[in-house]
Order: sequence, then structure tokens, then C-alpha cells
Amino acid sequence: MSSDNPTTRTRILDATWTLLETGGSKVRMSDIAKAAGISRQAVYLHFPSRAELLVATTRHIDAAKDIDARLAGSRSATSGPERLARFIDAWGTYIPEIHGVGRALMAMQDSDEEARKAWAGRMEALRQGCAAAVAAIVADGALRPELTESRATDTLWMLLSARNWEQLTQEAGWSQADYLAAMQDIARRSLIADI
Amino acid sequence: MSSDNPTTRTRILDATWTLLETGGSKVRMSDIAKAAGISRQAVYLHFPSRAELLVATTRHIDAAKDIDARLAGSRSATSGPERLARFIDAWGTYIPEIHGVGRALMAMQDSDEEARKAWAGRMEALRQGCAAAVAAIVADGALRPELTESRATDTLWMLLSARNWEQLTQEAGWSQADYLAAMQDIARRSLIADI
DNA sequence: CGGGTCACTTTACATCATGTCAAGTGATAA
DNA sequence: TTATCACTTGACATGATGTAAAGTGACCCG
Repeated sequence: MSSDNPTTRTRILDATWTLLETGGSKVRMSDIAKAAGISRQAVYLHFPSRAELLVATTRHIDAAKDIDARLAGSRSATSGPERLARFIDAWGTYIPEIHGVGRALMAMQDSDEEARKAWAGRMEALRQGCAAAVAAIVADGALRPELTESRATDTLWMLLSARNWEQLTQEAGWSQADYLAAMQDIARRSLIADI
Repeated sequence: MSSDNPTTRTRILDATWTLLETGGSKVRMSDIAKAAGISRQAVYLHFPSRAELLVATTRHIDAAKDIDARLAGSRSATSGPERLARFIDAWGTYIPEIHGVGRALMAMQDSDEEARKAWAGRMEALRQGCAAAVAAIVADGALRPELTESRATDTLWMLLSARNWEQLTQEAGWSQADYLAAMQDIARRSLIADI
């Protein structure tokens, strides 16, 4: 698969990306093939299954958007609370960019073990980011004393889940700015000790 | 359908309920039929589609658990904040009871319009409960002044979503008591004005 | 007692998406 | 010239939902 002609592989990934972004999550392999301008079978020459194609698409998007660099930005914050704020900004901005693929991957969770693991990996990455942000708060002595570190991590992890973003922005009609502001507010009030 | 023999219909609903509760969400019509002790086709004599069977199962559970009565309890609270607390308790206790069916219904959302509407109806009911709780807070003058009533309603609606319950109790391993306590805490801090 | 209805069974089939298989094609490179 | 590579074409297996039709046994009504 690594010796594939990059242009066709890339065309498939881009087609998958845009279809999932615009067309809901009921995108079929034949739709993707048509959008990429190749036959349905040719897609299977590059990706062994729909699940693996979706996983590869998330990586494709990550690379295109340079996600790592953006998340790294939150690590340079000076205080725990500031780090929390920057992490929420970084992740909250990331979510809409992978939302299409995320939806499709979540929809496959029950039927496909590989899709389940792929999405679980994404969630685990989020959890580790949350843990790091909470650790910075703890180091500052700024965590609310009633909370343990792991409890605080789980709470933040829940708040920042893609479903919550989806519910507020897609179903409740909030703007992205509304969403970010509310998350900042809720997270600070729930995790940071009163001054 | 209203002239059906109740015992078979009820056996189907009970079978669906317990299978979904115990066996994940990949429950097939044939599984349900076998558990109910009838043929797969007989299920279709009572329910026209899998989606309608799931919807009927939620109503079946609601009736068995007397949900309305329990939610009504929150309406008798004297203060807004107390009403909020009681509503969170009532709903938070309800979620685990319909969780199995909810999962299956959510999994069908993209493929089946009827399932989508059924789950949307559930979410709308939750939203109305949230709106009523927030209205009671407003009437008390206890809502944080930075928030509008609708913004507060959406926030509570997001916090109490079934996905969040699932994430904390199933994936993060929280106990039901942990979940309820955390939700009470987060909701109060996010919505109620400082005293 | 006879005929009909009702609930359910059995068997067969249509559909739809995923994924597999095998033979064919056309360009390019050794 | 031949071999390989990327892709096409067409056929088929699978697995679930849902439809259709004929058959069976019990029970009720006249």
C-alpha cells in the first residue's frame, strides 16, 4: 500500500473527506469511488475496508491541518488555568474539522471492531490532553480541592466530547464562538478553585 | 395492531428490552424472535419494522417504570435550585433504564429516518424538562446574569445527554452516584448565580 | 358439527451495502 | 517484445431487513 501512486490514493482520501463533510454519514464506497473518478473495486486496491479508509482519512486530515502543532501550542502556557483555556481552544477548533469522519466512525462503532478501536484511540488522545491540562492545574495548586485529578480529567473529557460539540452547534444552533466560550466557562467553574 | 394478543406482543417487547440491556446494540430481529419464543416473521405481525419495535420498547419501558410520575416529582420543588437538583436526579436515574434501547436507536439514526425522529423526540422531551427547570431558576432570580434562559437550557440539555452518562459510567468507570453528584455540581456551578 | 377466523409457522424471495475473485486492458518500462 | 502495474469489468458470497404466500392448529359462532 505504501508503493501506491499517491495521486489516486490522495484523491480517494480527499473525496472521502469532502463527502463526509457535506453529505452526512451515509456515504457508500460507490459514492466515494465515483467522487474520486475511479471504479468501486479500485478503492479496495488502496484500502482494505471502509473502516480503514475512514481511519486513514482522519490521519489525512490531521496531516493537512497540522493538528499536532496546534495542540502543542497549549503546552507553552505559563499557568494551569491558562493551559486549560488554550487546550479547550485547540481541541474545540479541531472537532469541527474532523466532525464528518468522526460521525461516520461513531456510526460504525457497533458493527465494526476496527472502527471502534479507531474512535477509541481518538478519544484516548483527547483524554491524555485533558489529563495534561489537569496536571498543570494541579501543579499550580488551582484544582478545586473536592476533586481528584482523575475525576477532573474525566469531567473535562466528557465536556469536550465530539457529541457535545455536535449537540450544541448542530442541534441547538450555537455558533462556534458560543460553544468555545461556554466550554471555557463551564470547565473553569467546574475545575478551578475559587480565588 | 391494537387488537393483538397482549401476551405475545409483551413477550416481544420484554425480549427486546432485556436483549438490548444485556447484549449490546447489535441485536437482530431473529435474536428477538428467538428470545420471545416465536418465529422471526411473527415479530413483523406485531411491529412493522425494527425501528418501530425499538420505539415501542421505549414506551413499554416508560410505562413499566412509571417515568411520568417520577419526573413529576421534580415539579413540586419549592425553589428553582432545588427543582434543578430534583430534575437532574430524576433524569439521571432514568437514563440507565433506557440506555440499551437508546443506544440501539442512536446507532440507527443515520440509516433510518423513523429512528432518528424517535430519538429526537426523546431528546426534545429532555429539553423541555431542562427548560422547565431553568424557568424555575429564573423565576427565583437565581440564574447567573451572564446567561440567557435559552442558553442555560441548552447547557443543561447537553450536560444531561445520554452520551455523557454513557461516557462517564461505561467508559470512565464512574458509579451512578458519582455521575449524579458530578452533574449536580457542574450544573449548579454553571447555571446558578453565586450567593 | 361444520366453517371461518386468528395467530402463528414455514419457505422463498427481493434488496442493499460490503467485500472477494478473476479475467481483461492499456500504458509504461526493462 | 514482454512483463508489470494500476485500474476496469463483471460476477458472486454474505448478512441483515423486509415482503409475500401458503399451510397449520385452536377456538368460536351459528
